[in-house]
Amino acid sequence: MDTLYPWPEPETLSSNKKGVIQQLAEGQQCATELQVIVLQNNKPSQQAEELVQKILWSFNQTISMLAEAGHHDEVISQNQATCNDDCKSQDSSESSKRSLSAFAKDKRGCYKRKRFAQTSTVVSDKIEDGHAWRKYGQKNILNSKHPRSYFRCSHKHDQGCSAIKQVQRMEDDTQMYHITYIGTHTCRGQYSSMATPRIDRLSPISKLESEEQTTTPSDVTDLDSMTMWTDVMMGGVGFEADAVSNMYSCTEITCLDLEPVELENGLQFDDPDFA
DNA sequence: CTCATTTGACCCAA
DNA sequence: TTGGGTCAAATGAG
Repeated sequence: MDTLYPWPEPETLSSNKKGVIQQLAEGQQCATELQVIVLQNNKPSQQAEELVQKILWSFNQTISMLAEAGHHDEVISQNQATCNDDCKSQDSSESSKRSLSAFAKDKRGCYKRKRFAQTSTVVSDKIEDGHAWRKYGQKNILNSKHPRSYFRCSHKHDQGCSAIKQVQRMEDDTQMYHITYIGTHTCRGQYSSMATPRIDRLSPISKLESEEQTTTPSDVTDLDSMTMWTDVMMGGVGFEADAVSNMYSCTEITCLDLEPVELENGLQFDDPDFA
C-alpha cells in the first residue's frame, strides 16, 4: 500500500528512540527550569504557569510513553511466556495480595513491584490534581528532609484503577512538590468531575473540607500539615479548577485513550459522593 | 458504623 | 545489606 506518510521503519524508529527521548528530556529539563522561574516570580502569571505545566506534562507523558513502549517491546514476549508468574507482578500486587492475605495475614509487604508502569514526574506547588487519591503509605527518604507520601487512586477497588502517585516536598523549595505519577487512570474519576465541578461551586474553604474525602488530603502528615494544606489549596484553587482539569484532560487524550478501559467503567459516573 | 489516615512491619530490588 | 514501596492493624473523623 502506498502511504502518504513516510513512517520510519520499525528498526529506524527503535534506533532513533534513544535520541528522541534524549531530545525530549532536554526539553523537559528546560520546561522544569522555566517552571521554577515562573513560580519563583513574585507575581507569576497564571497563564504562564498553566502553560508551563502543560508543556512539562506533555514532555513527561511523551517520554514515559516512549520509554514504556520500549520496555513493552522487550518484555512482552517474556510476559507471554511466563504469564502465570508474571500476572502476579504485572497485574499489580493487589489481587495476589488479597488471596495471599487470606492464607497468611502475616505476609504483609508480600508483593511484586510494578516495573513497567508508565511514570511521569511533575514539579508543582499544588498536590491535588482533581483526581481522588487515597493515601496508603508514607516513608522517610534517606537524605531527604521531607517524607514521601504514597497515594493510589480511590477507584482502585471499585474500578480497578491502578494509578499511583508519590508526593514529596522538594528539598530547596518547600513550597514545591515533586509529584510522580505511576500508571494511568483507568477510572472515570477524572471525567466525572470528582473535584472540578464541585470546586467551581465551592468556596476555597468548603472545598478544603469536602476535598478531604476525595482528593489527597494528607501527604504532609508530619509537616505543619493543615496550615500548609490550606496555603496550598487556597493558592491553587483558581488554577486547579480549570487549569488542572484541562491539563488532565489533555493527558488523558495522549495516554489513556489507548486502552479500552471505558468498557468496564461504563458510561455512568461513579462518584462515591453522589452514590 | 463506615471509611480514610497513620504507622510499624515486611518484602523486593539494587 | 539497605532503602524504598506496600500492606494492614490501629486509630481517628464524620
